[in-house]
Amino acid sequence: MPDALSLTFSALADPTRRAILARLRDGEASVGQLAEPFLGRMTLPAVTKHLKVLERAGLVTKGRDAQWRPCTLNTAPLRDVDAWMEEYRAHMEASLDRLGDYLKSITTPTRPDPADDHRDR
Amino acid sequence: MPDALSLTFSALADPTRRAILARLRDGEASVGQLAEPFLGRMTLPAVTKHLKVLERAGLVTKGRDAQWRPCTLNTAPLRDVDAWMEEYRAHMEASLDRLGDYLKSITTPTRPDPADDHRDR
DNA sequence: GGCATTGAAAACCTACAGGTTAATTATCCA
DNA sequence: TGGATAATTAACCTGTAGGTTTTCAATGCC
Repeated sequence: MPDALSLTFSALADPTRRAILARLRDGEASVGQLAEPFLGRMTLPAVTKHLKVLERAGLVTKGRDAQWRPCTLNTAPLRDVDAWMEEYRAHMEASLDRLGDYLKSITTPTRPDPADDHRDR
Repeated sequence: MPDALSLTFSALADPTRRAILARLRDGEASVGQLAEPFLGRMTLPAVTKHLKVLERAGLVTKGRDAQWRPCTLNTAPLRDVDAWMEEYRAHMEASLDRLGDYLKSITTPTRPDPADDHRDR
């Protein structure tokens, strides 16, 4: 049994699930409605499984209305993520100056830059 | 090949890896130093693998100093996480009120509700 | 050169994630 | 009562995650 935070991160580590969460920001939706954008890529049971992962992580709550299961977003686990991130905020800002280097390193195809000499000491 | 954000979330979805990141906030450390707290629970190659996951997600950078690989924390991917979280911040705050209501609802016992009889604790 | 140390790589195992198809349950409606 | 609709469950497949043990490579030191 993994801890809650691992469960949350792992639930967020999938673009389909993040898209489902994004959709739920606009209000509750049934499983079918949530599945609709993905039905070209995957089947309904697959979406049901994704929803179960989100549910187990506490990010989604499934209600019932006749044969429909209206799903709602639950942001409580995201607050835990936020709290975890807080511990890294200072470090993030401290290394903001190196963000430029990072972006350059993944966008420009390794242009030999003499100004980079101080790195890699 | 998953997208960068999924890679990051999935790297964070493990307590060992998060502990490694936490350790790296205090400054760079060799693989052996990073592994030391876990060697009762797992072997060195396991930690090496965890480090590779963190490296692939861009959260850790491995340098070289003789036979040591000094690892440093890289928070750039955490900024992406932060940006993603931003989209949910409004919703988080909005649901803070409902959290209060919820807490009240479970602390102040309301009238026994007959509709709850079907629940099996 | 020979050896200890640091770490990575290879080969392997088990469990689980994410997908499928097909069957099942629950509900509404005519 | 019987069908259509919504969603879950079951059974199965494949790939990968996370661990192990064993072997290999690079480096510093006598």
